[in-house]
Amino acid sequence: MDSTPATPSLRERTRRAVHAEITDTALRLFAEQGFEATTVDQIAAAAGISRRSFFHYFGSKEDVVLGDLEALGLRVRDALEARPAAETAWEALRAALKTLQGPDTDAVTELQIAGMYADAPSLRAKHLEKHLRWQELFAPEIERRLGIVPGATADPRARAVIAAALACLDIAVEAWRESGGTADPVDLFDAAVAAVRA
Amino acid sequence: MDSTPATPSLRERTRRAVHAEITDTALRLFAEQGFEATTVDQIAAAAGISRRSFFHYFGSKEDVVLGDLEALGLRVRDALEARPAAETAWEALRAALKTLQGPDTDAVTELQIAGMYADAPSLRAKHLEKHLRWQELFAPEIERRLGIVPGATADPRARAVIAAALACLDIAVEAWRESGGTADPVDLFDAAVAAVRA
DNA sequence: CAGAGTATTGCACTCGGTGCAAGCGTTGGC
DNA sequence: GCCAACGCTTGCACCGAGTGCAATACTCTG
Repeated sequence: MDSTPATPSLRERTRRAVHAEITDTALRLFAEQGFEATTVDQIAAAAGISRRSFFHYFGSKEDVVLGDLEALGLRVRDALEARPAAETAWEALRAALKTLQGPDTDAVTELQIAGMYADAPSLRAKHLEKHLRWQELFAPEIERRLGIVPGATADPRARAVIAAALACLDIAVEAWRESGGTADPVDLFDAAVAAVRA
Repeated sequence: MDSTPATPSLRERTRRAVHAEITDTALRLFAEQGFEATTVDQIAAAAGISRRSFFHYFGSKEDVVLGDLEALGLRVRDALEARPAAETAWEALRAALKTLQGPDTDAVTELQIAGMYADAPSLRAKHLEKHLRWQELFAPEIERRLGIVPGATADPRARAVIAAALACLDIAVEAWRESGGTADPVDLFDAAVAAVRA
């Protein structure tokens, strides 16, 4: 995460610290009382900041859980573009999405977060919204791999492949959660994709 | 729509009338000012009811646009179950989803509604939420067609196929909207599916 | 050290949505 | 035809998320 080499200035450091403090506090409260039952005021109070400041760090309550999906999307896109040109769209997507399962992901926390999705519609909603953004983000690269000329009329094909892959991802994660974290997410993903393409 | 044979009682008739009045008024305002810029108070005032009554007819502002997706989902599920047992999951889904394009759908209104999705995240979000409900709704029938024993562990396959099909549907509709309503939605859907399964 | 820039905060406000209770009309039983 | 039960409408008060604004306090740059 910290690709900043030298001193990132006091401001930046405190900013990161506060950001982390809010995240930790909020996730703890969410785990204790549930996402919806926890108010922003509670989080702010528990984190020792004002309600207004909370909204300076996060655009919404959901964003605390979702993290920076925008940045994550960019990383996946980069991974996608770095895949060999010979790979098919599906192969490249599979490999790129696997980078999400990095070493920085803590299984217990992930399981907790996945659990929140189950009973917080607004959370799922924002998550799905972000996936729509990813669709646009990945589309150029997928169009390349599908051999589609980019300038043409609105072509549903690239978006469809990406949407299907992301749906498989979400479903794999959900099934992983239902298994209590025992099943292998990659296996589940592959099973989902195989069923779709059978 | 009106499968009610006899007089559906005065209450029921007025209720339907008010419901329709709200819907018409709201859609007009949405078309004029945009979805987000229109407040519930405006709709209620324009429809001649109180703000509180609005929320007796619709659970949320979004519901006015989304209509009764729950009922629609049930219809699609019935269509799905009515398909020949010999059809594959994809064939059955394609046929069942085609029933959505019934004679009661007005192209101009549909185009307007599709347009609202473009600049109203909350609308898209609720729409996607409903599709998650559809996933569960269709899952048993799709599991049957995939030859999956229902009692087993959480199997991602059926959900994946359904999610992929719904994604293709949404993308086809979106592409249809971008074409200004000229392209054929079914062709777009088929193209999307073909790309996913290629 | 002075000034430019940024972070924090409180305040007031908007908007969506809900619970409650009172009032009124409809409906059905007698 | 009357009365009671029910349902619908409405106003009111309330909550929680999110935003704009302006004052204050802090950090950084020259």
